[in-house]
Amino acid sequence: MINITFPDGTVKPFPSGSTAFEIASSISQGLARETVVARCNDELIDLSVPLTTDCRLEFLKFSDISGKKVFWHTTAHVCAQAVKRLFPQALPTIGPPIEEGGFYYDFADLNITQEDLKKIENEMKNIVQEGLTPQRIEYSTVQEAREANKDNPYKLAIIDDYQNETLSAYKQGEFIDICKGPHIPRLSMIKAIKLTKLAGAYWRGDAKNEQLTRIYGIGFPENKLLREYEELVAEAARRDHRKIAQEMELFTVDEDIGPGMVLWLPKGNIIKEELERWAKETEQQWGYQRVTTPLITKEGLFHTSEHLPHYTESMFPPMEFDNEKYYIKPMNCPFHHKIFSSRTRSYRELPLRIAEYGWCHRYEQSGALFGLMRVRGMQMNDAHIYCEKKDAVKEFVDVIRLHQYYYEMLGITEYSMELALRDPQSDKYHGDDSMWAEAEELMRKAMELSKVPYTIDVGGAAFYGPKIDFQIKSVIGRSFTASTNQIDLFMPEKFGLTYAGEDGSVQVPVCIHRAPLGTHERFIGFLIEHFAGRFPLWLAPEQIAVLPISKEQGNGANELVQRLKERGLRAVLETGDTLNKRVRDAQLRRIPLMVILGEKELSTGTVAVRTLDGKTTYGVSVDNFVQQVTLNRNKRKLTLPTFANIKTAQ
RNA sequence: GCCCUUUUAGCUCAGUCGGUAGAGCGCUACAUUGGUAAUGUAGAGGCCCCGCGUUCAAAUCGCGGAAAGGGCUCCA
Repeated sequence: MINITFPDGTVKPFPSGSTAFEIASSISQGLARETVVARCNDELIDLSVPLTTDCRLEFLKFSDISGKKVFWHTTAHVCAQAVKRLFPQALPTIGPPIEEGGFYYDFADLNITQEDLKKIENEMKNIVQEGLTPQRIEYSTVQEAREANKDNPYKLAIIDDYQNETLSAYKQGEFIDICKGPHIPRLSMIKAIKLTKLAGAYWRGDAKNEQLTRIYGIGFPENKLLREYEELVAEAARRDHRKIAQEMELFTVDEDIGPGMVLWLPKGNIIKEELERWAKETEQQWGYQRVTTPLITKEGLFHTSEHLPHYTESMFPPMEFDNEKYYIKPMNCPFHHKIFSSRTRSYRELPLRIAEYGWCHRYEQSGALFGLMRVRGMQMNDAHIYCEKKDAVKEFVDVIRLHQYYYEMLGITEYSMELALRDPQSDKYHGDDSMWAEAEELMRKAMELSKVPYTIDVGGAAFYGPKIDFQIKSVIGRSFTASTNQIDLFMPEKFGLTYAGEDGSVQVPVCIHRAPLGTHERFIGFLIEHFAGRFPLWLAPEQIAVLPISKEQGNGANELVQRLKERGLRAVLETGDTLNKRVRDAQLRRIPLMVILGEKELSTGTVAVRTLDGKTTYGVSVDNFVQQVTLNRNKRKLTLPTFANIKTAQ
């Protein structure tokens, strides 16, 4: 007998050699039916594995994250099986589950179109109805595994990677795939299947390798779950910043101007300017000084910074005149360094914080461009802080605090930091080991002090030093790198930046790069999705729509609009159509406040205020309305003012 | 850049077998002054993404290009 400990702490004896499935069945038939995989101590195992020693045993359903992954991994095997049936020449490579949900499977020698995807999906549906059960096969020697996969060079490469481990495969019907498992006990558990995308992907993720055909899909144990998933996808599409921006007329791009070049329309420009004004006011209070620098520069500057050659492929090619090459700047840093070195500096004026909403242009790969999120021309909330090394950690913590202030004001609650380090194998970095180690040490210290959770990304560093990215997550779960920050020990040295220390000695400052609001383009793209286009009052391109019910209230409405405009509020008078139509129109334009003026309101000096959620407060006094709205705008509140109803107030 | 997909009116999209175009919204005009998500009637609006080819004839078929969209770390 063996003793099995269950998650609730109970311990029960079972005959040695019992499988997890038998144990689950003995507890409850329902449990056995729903369990997709078991966890024995800390290891995931197939339900069919006989247990011969005491262990902690947990039954995982699809609702568990690990359960989902196993479920989707098995669905990937079904996908490969269907592909092999329909396209026998195709070579399966790898097919893992993915974090965002579902799985992919990469195939070599498979050229298919969107229509074939439907056929494959149908074949998968046939397969799961055949009553197949994945069976584990263990190879006793590498040779045996190689022999079984002798026609598939990709599988052979995988075997070579794992030759020191036990090699196993899973067989379901005629299909065998080398795989460490585990898998779900019965394919019939997969009740709903959807193949979602067809894409290209490089073998082993390396663009130097050949391109494989990747099929993305997802599966569920219930149809209901598939419908919920589809609804989630549809909601994300409705929130897509490109769609909302189109509806709200925020920005456009024009083929004649070029890909990745944004034309900000008047309404989008309002958001841009409001953000910029806010950043200017805030950063002025936090001790920053603003500068303006040119868009182009002689190539020598970028040789000094080593952007040439390290960053060449992200830069637009140079233009030549006066026997000089000039480049469009991809970053503002070298210009700010030149401002630092424009005269001698003393420790007394440090930290020197130089800020600019700088225009940068980067030659992003055409396939990487994505709405406002990845563009070729961008305006960056940039600044460089020059300080003494002893102050670097404190200054960097302040930069993190500034991020937190911005995020809190905008209601961004889900964010984290990612420490990007260099890949020690790669030679694309500037090479001074002690500098890298010191910069990393300083940044880690600041991160620990800030207590913001962080992850580590090896290989993500800038060529001149490690960096910290802020990842922010929108309500629909899409996350983006919003800002990049660094403690830079390299550039000040390269640019010969110095200051006179307290003892009169010549010192090299530390440079902190920071951009809490990232670029206007990406940040506003994010905000559109974050707010679903329903911006807080201060950011809304149109703030108040004034809707007189009939001509009779035309003058009164116009007076109100003028009064609001005098306070710098963006009020628009809407006349002409039926009231229903104008309400609908304002709703679609996502104007946060609608003011309805009828005979009743005019005669009592009140307005009826409708918000985008469809709620109306009647009898709000005009004075109160104007005052509340102005205050809300001035304080850049996240939520709209609430108004007292005169009738209930009296 | 590479793989897959798409491109028809300002927007969303029809367009069958190859016979040079349609709808709704929007826009303009007129009528309508309406109490909280679409008033009615009429009108204007097209290099069917661009180029080359096949054909008596191309939005439609073929080739090339452009732009947009979905993908492209690891995870047998």
